[in-house]
Amino acid sequence: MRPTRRSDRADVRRPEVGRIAEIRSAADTPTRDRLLEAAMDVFAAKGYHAAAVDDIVAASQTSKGAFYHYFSSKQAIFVTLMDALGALLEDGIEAAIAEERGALAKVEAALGVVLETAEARRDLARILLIEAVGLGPELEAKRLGIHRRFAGVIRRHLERAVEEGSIPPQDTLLAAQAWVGALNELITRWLAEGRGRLGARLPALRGFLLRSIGAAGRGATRARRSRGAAAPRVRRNAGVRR
Amino acid sequence: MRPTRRSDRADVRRPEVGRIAEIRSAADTPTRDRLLEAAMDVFAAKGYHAAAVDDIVAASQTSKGAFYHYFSSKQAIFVTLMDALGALLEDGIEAAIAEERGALAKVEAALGVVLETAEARRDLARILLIEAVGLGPELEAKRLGIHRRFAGVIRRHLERAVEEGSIPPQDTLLAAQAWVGALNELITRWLAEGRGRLGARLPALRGFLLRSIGAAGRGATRARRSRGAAAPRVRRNAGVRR
Amino acid sequence: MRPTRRSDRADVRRPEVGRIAEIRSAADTPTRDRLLEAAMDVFAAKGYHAAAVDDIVAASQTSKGAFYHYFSSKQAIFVTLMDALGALLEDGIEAAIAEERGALAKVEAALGVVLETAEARRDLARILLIEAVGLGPELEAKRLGIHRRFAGVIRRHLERAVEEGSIPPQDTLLAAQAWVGALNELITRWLAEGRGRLGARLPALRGFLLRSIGAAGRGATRARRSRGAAAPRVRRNAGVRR
Amino acid sequence: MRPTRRSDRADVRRPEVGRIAEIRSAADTPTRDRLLEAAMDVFAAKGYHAAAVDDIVAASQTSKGAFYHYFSSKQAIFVTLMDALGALLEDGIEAAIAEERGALAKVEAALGVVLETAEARRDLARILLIEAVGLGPELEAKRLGIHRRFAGVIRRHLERAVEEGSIPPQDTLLAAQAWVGALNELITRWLAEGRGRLGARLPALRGFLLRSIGAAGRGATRARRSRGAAAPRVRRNAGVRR
DNA sequence: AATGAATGAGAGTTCATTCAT
DNA sequence: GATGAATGAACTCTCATTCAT
Repeated sequence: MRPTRRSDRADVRRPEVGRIAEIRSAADTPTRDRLLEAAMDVFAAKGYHAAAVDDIVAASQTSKGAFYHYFSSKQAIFVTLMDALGALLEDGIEAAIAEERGALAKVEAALGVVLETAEARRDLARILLIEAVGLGPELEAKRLGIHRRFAGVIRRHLERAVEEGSIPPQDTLLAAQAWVGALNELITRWLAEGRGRLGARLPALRGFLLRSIGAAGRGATRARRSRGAAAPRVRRNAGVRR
Repeated sequence: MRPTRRSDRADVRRPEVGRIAEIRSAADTPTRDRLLEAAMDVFAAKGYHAAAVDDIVAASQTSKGAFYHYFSSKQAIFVTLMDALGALLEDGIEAAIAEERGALAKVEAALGVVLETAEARRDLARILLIEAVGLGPELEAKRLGIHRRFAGVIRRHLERAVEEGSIPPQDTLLAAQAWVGALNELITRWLAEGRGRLGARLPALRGFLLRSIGAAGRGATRARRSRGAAAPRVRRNAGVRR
Repeated sequence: MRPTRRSDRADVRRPEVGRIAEIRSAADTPTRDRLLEAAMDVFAAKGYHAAAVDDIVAASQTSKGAFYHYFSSKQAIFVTLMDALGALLEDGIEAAIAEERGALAKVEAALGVVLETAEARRDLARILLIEAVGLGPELEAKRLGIHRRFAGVIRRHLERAVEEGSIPPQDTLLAAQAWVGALNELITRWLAEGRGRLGARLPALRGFLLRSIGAAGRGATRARRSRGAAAPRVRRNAGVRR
Repeated sequence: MRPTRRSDRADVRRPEVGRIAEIRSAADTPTRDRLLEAAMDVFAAKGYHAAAVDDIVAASQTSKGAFYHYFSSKQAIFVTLMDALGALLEDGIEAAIAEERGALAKVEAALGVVLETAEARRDLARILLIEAVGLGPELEAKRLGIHRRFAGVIRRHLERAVEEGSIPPQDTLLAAQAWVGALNELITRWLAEGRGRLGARLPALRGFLLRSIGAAGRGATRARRSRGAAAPRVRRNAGVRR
């Protein structure tokens, strides 16, 4: 009944925020990009409900009309943002994983990327881990989908590790979910407490998690990871245009 | 900011919802209790923001006036509810822990109670794990406090386990937080997926968590726990009046 | 899901605007009455769409909250108003009819009351005949219902007139509808042209309509009607204001 | 008020919609024609206010820019449409009248054309009789102008009928207005009720109206009219599409 | 002639909260 | 203690209109 809007393409151009956006011509759809950036800032700063569409419009220097031209609703821009941020994280993980050989090393690398990304992009972490929670069935489903995808990556490599004989046979689904939960909790607390380096907890966490899957002491990737820490995969507060 | 009312005892711990309430004369402050029950139902069903004070008033068969007589704001009743539900959970944990001797056994017992409680009281789980997230600094602090208290209990007994020599020395703070996160994730997914028995995952989870602290294979409390499962500590959907 | 509102009782207290309201304690629901009065003024002055809820609120010296406390929507207050005005008109007609004996005289009396009422209450006429048109299926149905009821009264008495032998057998349904349409057209034009006395056209109209049903020259009620004109049944701009 | 554009020829009478459009090269101003057609459909389907310019643009497969190139505003296209549809009706009436000799026969022919046209073109009827009502002074004036023109035609021939001696002297202005109103009411109800043949009521209506002007039983044109019914002057749903 | 991105005033509605009774 | 009418700020969303291309 209402004319279709050309936005809300949940699939399309997934990472409008993040790396790929850095590469693509930044002038592609500048208004839409500005809105997404502003939305990220505002949602991270005030939370979903306290963020008014007017706030986003003001922060983006565009207009209400532009907002609703590109996004059919406040929820729609939030979903788009979740997708973009989730994709940004996943891309980082995939890249880190690709650099490693062994299944365990891959899984450790993923772990490191998550902490690095959270530390470099508090806004991303806050939006995905805190502000996206409890927003109703639709957004909850989206959020769980992201968790599920991330846990899926971990699980896949845990399965390989079992095949490789690096770790004993086990319930890798549960292990992957538990890892995700552990990361979630650590990052959430770090966000709330607002001090200290999140990366500082990586070694202890790595030990804990490797132990949990029966791989204690076998972590052969330590050297590599510390390199990673020195040259983080996601620049601080980078990745969204600029 | 707003004139304080005698009803906003944020500290409470008065578990007006839960066990003790079952014991105390149910007619004590029936209006207040009705409001809290209704609030629990409504918040669990619709979430914090979608739940209108009018909804709670309607569900409680009381009045707006009564609501604001007992609670200074919507947020206040939510905090009271969080406190009550957190206390209910903690009470269950303390009781379970008291029944066990060894530090490790205590920690396992706590674990079991959490899953049992979540299963028996979806509303409680939903409110504490989902609906209480992302409601702003004040409520976030409250939520983290509950997490912290729970993690504190676990940590305390992990420390004892180290002293006892049951597990090697380690970063017990991180372990406790990671445990909390793992539980959170498992329960949250179970809530969303809505099917299956949560308790069914307990054995695998126990193995996973014990391994994570270097206690693999030492779990001597298996027999006990199964008893616990047969006589759950929290009755399904019990504890909040009705 | 939403608590029922005690207003929007389409049936109840039908003529809150008009005669009965004059009789009932005026302090009954003063806010609601003020809103209805204001709505009548504003709708008559600006039309349905151009009338903002804010206008009604401002004119009524109440508040948006009060508005939505008593009426679930802008459309709802308009419907209530249509009902009230329709009832006011009907009451006038019934009263006039009751005073006459012969079927034809009754029908003529009804005719007179309509013109009198329109002249005394331009706002009523404007709302029922102009502003209520083209507002969508729901309101259109309501509007037609009022027309139908009015035509029904006329038809009933035309049937009696046929039985009495005052007029020849004929399609009284069509005649009644045509009369309603003729009145509608005359009043609508008078509203638009804004000058002249509507009542001045009554004699010609009466002749025309009586002729149309084959009753030419038999109008025995002329004397009476002129009395009616001298003591109008509806006071100018009375009945809702007070 | 707003800079005049060359497309707002409010006078028009250019029946871009309707017969003449069928004759003129259909490719003359195809965009404008498409817009008018779409506007007719959309206004008839949703009503003036619910019809968004975007709807018209979408239905016409053109663009917002094209819309405002040809019409200065939403109201302007509606006025153009009213003019076109009014002209279409008038043309039909004039043609029918031209075929008759006697004044009364002419007037009866006009009557028949109106019912035929309404039946063949519900959209036209809906727009002129329902959706055009209550749209503010400007459009109200336009609407009354159309009514007045139509009533004028009837009146003129009633006057002739008086001169001819076919009917007694009378207030032909009032009679003409009443006729218009009666037709309006009948068609409006038929539109709302959506069933039955409008033409079926023509005989009764003709009798009623002839009686009303004192011409009962004199209708000499019955034979002719039935011809007309067999070969309707306006093809069903024709005249605007193509 | 034609496009559609952009504008922004303004709409209806919600709802936490107050307060006279 | 309890009621519910009343308040009004704030919200999301719509849509006629403009204008650079």
